[in-house]
Amino acid sequence: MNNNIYDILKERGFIAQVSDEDALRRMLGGNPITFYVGFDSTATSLHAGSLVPIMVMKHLQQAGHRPIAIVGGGTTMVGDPSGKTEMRKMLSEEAIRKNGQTIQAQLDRYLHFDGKKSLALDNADWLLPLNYVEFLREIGRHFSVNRMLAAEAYKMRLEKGLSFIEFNYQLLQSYDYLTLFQKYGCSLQMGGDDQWGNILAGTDLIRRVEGAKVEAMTFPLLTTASGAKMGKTAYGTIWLDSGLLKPYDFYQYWVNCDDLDVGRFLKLYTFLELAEIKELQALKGSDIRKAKQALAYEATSITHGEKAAKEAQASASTAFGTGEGKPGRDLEAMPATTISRERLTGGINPAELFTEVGLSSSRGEAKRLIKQGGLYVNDKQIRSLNQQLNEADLTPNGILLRAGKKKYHRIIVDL
RNA sequence: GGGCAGGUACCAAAGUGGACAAAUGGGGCGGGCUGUAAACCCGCAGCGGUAACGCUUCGGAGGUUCGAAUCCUUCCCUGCCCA
Repeated sequence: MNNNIYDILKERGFIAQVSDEDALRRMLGGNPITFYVGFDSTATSLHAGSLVPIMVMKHLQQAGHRPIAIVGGGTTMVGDPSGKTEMRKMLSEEAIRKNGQTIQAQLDRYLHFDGKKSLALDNADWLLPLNYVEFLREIGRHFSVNRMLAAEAYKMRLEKGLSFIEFNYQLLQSYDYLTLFQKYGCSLQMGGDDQWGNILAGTDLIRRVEGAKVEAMTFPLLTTASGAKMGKTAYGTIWLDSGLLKPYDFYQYWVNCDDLDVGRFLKLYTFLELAEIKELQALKGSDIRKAKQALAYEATSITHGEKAAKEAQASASTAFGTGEGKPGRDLEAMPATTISRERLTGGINPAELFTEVGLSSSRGEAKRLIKQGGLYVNDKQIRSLNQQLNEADLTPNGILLRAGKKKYHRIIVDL
């Protein structure tokens, strides 16, 4: 009974709300359908938070359905107020366009757009040319302000203030769905659970305008067991772009996840069979690491490819493996800075150097870290504030700086 | 357009002439413990300085004062109520 992709998604924890469960299951179990997910163009790159929609899209694609990924070149111009406490900063048209292009390129790695069986579109294409009055007459009249105001998503904003531009977001997103329905026969829209209202508004609009019934589905908004948003950590955002975040660090993100999250994450972020996941989940105590490594490997492989995943795994096991001591972390993956030999000969204040390479944000902070024993040179703790770095600290690999337990930077000395 | 209440650090929120580089909570960071986890314990907290101390911060710009986050003027922004 579990051949239906809908059941699989459900079992893996991808589904928060659906418009009509039976209808959707029937649809997904039948002939190929076209579905879509919208991505905002607010950031320069996608991050781990977008992985859930991506995974769902891949699942459905593998089941034979046709994905459309919409980049929100038009909607981002307006800004979605749903669930937000404040109005978003206005981005320039130029920035939005660029973000959109990058994001499409990133999505392509997962979905392989070919313009036929898999589409990437930008809603700027149909949203920007709209004529205001015409739009109001044809689309606006279908929306009830009363109903919109009553929506949970706007509640917060009704207390803090909601500008008219944002209030229109829902109309635009609904219009997207309508357009895709008309042009591509798209009959399912998905998105984060905060999008529920917007998505339903779209299905309503299609019913009113076209008299057709289409479906809606949302994903749960995930947080880690400790309550943090997916994809944000102390070390920064977990970008999906290897230029912004090394595959090694991406791998580390998953290995470092909370014990309580492993099972859930395996189901969401890997394609491993549920049976296999069950086994991994059964691990206890420090064996849980194995489950985390499997998670990290699979997730990295999906995003950065098998080769990168293997490399990351290898580096990680050298760095943290069973062996004692501190052999080579991945020197290649480590950020590095080159300094001149003369400078080193003259002696360098460590606080200065750590700050310069970004391991601390100011000299004051660096000094504080030294006092607390949090800075290391070649894995030896810096003990005193007046300790200087010089040629004696130079190793064949340069000089290895470390702040805290996991943040490294390598200094290469120019000859 | 009118009335009222506000704008303080990453967020929330105290402070209403000197003891304020600014309470508290969350978050963050370092150390310890550990399994590259969680929980827990200890510590840190603008920038420069080993320190004494100096410099720059409380929406913006001016002003009063020996002294302003705190008082005055003005501008900008936000919320609530009325139109």
